[in-house]
Amino acid sequence: MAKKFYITTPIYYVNARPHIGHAYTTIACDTIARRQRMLGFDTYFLTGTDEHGQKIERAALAAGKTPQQLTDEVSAEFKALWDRMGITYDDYIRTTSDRHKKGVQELFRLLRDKGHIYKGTYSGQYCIFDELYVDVVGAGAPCPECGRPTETVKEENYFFKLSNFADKLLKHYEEHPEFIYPEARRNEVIGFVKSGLRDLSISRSTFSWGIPVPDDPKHVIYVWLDALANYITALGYGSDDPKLYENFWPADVQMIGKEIVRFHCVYWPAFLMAAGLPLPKSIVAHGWLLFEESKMSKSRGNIVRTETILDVLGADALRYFLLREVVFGQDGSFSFDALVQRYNADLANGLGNLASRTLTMISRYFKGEVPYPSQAARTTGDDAIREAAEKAITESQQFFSDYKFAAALESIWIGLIAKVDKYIVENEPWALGEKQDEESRARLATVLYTSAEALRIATALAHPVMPEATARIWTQLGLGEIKDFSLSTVKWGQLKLGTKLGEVQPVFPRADKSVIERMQKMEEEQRVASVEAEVKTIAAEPVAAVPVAKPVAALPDGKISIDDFAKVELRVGQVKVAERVPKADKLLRLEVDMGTEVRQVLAGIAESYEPEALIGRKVVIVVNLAPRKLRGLESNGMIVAASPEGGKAVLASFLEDVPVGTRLK
RNA sequence: CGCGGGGUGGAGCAGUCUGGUAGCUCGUUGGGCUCAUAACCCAAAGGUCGUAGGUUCAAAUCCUACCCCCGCAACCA
Repeated sequence: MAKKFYITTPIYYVNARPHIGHAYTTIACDTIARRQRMLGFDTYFLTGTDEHGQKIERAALAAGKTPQQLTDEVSAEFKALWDRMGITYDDYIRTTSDRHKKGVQELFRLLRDKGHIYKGTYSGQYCIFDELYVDVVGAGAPCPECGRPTETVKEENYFFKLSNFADKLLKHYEEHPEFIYPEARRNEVIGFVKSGLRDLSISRSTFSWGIPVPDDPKHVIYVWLDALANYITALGYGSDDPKLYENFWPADVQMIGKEIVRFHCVYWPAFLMAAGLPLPKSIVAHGWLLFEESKMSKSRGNIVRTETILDVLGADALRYFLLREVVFGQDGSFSFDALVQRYNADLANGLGNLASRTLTMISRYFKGEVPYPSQAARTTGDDAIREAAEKAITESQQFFSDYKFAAALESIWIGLIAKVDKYIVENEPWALGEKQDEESRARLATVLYTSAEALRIATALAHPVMPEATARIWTQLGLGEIKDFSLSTVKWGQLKLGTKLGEVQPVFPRADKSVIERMQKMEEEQRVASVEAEVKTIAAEPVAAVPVAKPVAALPDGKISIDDFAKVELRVGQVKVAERVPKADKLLRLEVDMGTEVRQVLAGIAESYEPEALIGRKVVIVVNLAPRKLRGLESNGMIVAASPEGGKAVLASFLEDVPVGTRLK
């Protein structure tokens, strides 16, 4: 029976459209999956989408759709992207599918029957964005995770006895150091568990977009319990046909981003332990992809779409770049400049050029048939290439196994490809080609065979990372379908005498500077085009979280009506008192005379203005903003200021004198 | 004492766990070659490994203190 291998991506939450961060995770998994297949493992690769929860329910409402419509659309976008990129997933699970719902309910029943679930009452603050109960006090208090205002809820819930599992989890981490990778994340998790675990609320009754709790349908199952279960429900856990589950569970690798480590390394194994099911063998967390040094986020508008890169340079270029450039596990940075530079240096000038020069010479000097190396004409230089190839095989395989993609690729490129380039220059096959004597012909045959064989090995080793381009080189080498090639038996000397080359064509055409500009322009256009979609997403968040300065926008082109504007009451006020708020870097407490009253307003401008400089100054205040507590003090209104990105805030003011209380319109 | 990441030639980074000639890519300068996608090869310049102490025969690496930068949160209504 073939050795089996099961790998999963996280299932992507459909509140965001797919971007390069999702692609990064998926590419890493696809590379691992392809490599395992090439090594002869019976491999199963799962991805999918996570579609339940209040956030989705609200986003759908705001967009005038049913939740199912919204999730159908976004899930299809993810799937289409993976298909376009040639991701070799074996299954695509959606948490709104019947097979998943059944499995989750089955798991819930099992946990309940085994006594790990009890009913309790929760009252306190809830963060919709994070779908989490949070430990803060007061209506609208900001969420400790994300800073968005929380909502006060009181509900009867089902609780999971997570507190019973702390010791078992710690024991598991201890006995299975490979359970969490990399080590920094493992330490983090151990620290978290050691600090104590509280029981986890695993149902909600305040909204309905979720999987009903068995026998108590007014509750829906907590999204994380729902989502995590996908890894087994996709295999048929809890269904009539659990064959895949029996074959593939436990997973060998569950790849995640570092932001969801806690869910996968604490809650998930605890659920499984409680259910008496085996735990995954390893949870592998990668870092974040930053865009030109700053975190990608919707509000910064710097999310990079994958499609642009696919259109211009192709999926393989992106795959290579991400795996070569980013140290796996750490945060990495993406930029179009770096992408193109890598592409040119390593792919066009490196692998592509090596293929081109080697194959061209074989075509020219040996009529397109691989010549056989002559033992008599062999030199230590030839042997050195063979040794380099053998070393590249062992090294890169080891690095790939350890998730050290960058090091693995480096060992192929620097350890082998660069050496072959050097070898070719040293041996001057073009000069040998001029001569017709037997010795020169034998030497030429040896040099070209050695180069072609090294190229073949580099190509095979790189195949999991760049499936498409390497397949083309393979064909040009006259070797047929690369996917039939077994990586576990790769070794020097498998290239056969007389192999007839395919047509030689550039695999990685050089990219010039205009390529960067083209990609940037495409992104810019996309940003403009997506304003509408973004507006909907913003509107879906709790209203209080939307700064009034940013219009809540309703009209399709992103503009608001005069009526919308009239809702905002702006008036001139005069600062009477200004002082720093203790222990706050940014916050000033102001008392502002509005003419009819004096209000307390808090403003985040302490880094821009000294309090003394503000006294007596006339400012613009948003009068009818809902009050909000900041740092324990109530803020009644908002001060209007220009806030350049990264710069200091500048208060709105008037050149002429204006009476206090005057309305702006 | 909020949490985390980082400070290594001009740029970007590896190396730090497991001390022992400071490495890679890009860039710069000079040279070579012409098979190849203006590519490839060679050589050179360029680093007190954030600072100060300590441990050691030996420190980028271990220990202590400090400085600086970047996220995130507290506080941007």
